[in-house]
Amino acid sequence: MNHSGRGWRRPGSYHHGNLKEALLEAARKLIEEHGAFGFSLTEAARLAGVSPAAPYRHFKDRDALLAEVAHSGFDRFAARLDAAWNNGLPTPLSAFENLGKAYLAFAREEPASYTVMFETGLAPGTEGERLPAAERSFDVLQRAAEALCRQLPEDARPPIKLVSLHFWTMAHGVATLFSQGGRAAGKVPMTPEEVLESGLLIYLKGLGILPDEGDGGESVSG
Amino acid sequence: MNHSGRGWRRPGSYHHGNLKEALLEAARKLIEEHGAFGFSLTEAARLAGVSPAAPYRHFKDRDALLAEVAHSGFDRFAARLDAAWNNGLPTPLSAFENLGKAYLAFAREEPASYTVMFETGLAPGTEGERLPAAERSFDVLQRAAEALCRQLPEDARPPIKLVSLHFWTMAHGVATLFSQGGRAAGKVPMTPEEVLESGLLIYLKGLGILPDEGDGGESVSG
DNA sequence: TGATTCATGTAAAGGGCTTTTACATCAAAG
DNA sequence: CTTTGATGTAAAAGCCCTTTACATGAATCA
Repeated sequence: MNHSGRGWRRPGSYHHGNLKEALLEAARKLIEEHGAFGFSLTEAARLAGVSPAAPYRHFKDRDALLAEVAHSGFDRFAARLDAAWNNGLPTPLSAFENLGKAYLAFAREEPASYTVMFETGLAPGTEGERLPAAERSFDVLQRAAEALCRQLPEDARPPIKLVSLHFWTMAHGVATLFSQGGRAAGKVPMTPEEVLESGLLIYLKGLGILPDEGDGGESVSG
Repeated sequence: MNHSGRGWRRPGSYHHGNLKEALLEAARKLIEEHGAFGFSLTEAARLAGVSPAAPYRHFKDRDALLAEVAHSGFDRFAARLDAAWNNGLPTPLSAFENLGKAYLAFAREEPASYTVMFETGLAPGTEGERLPAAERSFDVLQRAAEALCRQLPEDARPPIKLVSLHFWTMAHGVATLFSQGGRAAGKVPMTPEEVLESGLLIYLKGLGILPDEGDGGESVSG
């Protein structure tokens, strides 16, 4: 159990001790630095201090490693969104704001994971099998949409899946447009959080969930 | 001038005649089929019927070819958005709906271009220089936001750049979430166009640009 | 204790990709 | 007709992906 704990190899030992996690960590670091294109299995192995063939004891091939980056990313993503939503407490609206912030925080703190999860087309496994953690992530958005829409009279409620898709759309749009390189950065003197929150408040007003002249309106002008 | 016109080499001729465009076309086709990862310069050359070294007469390196895919993509993207917006005619709202449809139509018809434009981190040239065509694309959204916001009393208008960023955010989010493989497809029985339009109508209602009980409300429920 | 087994890592090799360099071809200009 | 410049080829170096045969060592079992 003499694991090095942060992905580095025990010096003077034939076996690494924690290679799988070390490779995932190296992959995330390399993707952050050189983009999703500039990732090489050999270089990840070099970072972990092993030969180019060693990764094949833990991953079928290069794509399998990236798929695992996506998979484990979705695990943390779902957990984080779920914790932020916190069952809609203390109020659905404040929980919803926390949810949006958590979404963007994950995209900023794990840009490599987020990229591989959403932008590479590798996430759904080698053969279109769904990722349960990805479903769980979407479910959090859906529960939030449901709780918010419950504030509307029953006959005025739009389809929950549609509303949650709108949420996802906005969060994902802000996350990617502001991500590294920031095609949107510099276009507006606001943080991604402010852009997302203002957009969501306007949207909720449009749904009739927020009053026309709430604090939402002021935070929009500010 | 015996160009083959669609990227294929003249048979029995040493020179290709239209290699640069043929390579761009091959790149888009390969990216569509195998994802942005599975693109190889050698295979593009093979598709065009030339040797692996030939592309270097037209592009500095592999990334330069991809950057050109992004660049030419933004050119067509901006032109298409501009034509759809049509100076806000006949009405800002109908022109705006056309704009949204044109955005999604481009993303669907040129998925490879769209991917390289927004998802690879290669678009802004090798060295952070801005793409004028990318600016022009955003400008169309901004002009639309301005025209729509002009319908509000002056002291109730949110910042134009923020609104156009919200537009971009929603359009980009829908475009990518529904793109190939369709992580969002199957979650909701609607087309991307319906998801985007309904989201934008709700948003515009939230801004006060649309009445609370317009045809927008009905199209949301439907 | 000592041999065996199994997971894990290495070395070497084949094949593909990227890129450079020297050379080949051909159309157009002089 | 010759020259020239643009465009394409061949060959080679270097890197990466992946497989195969072999090496190491920790845990198991007699």
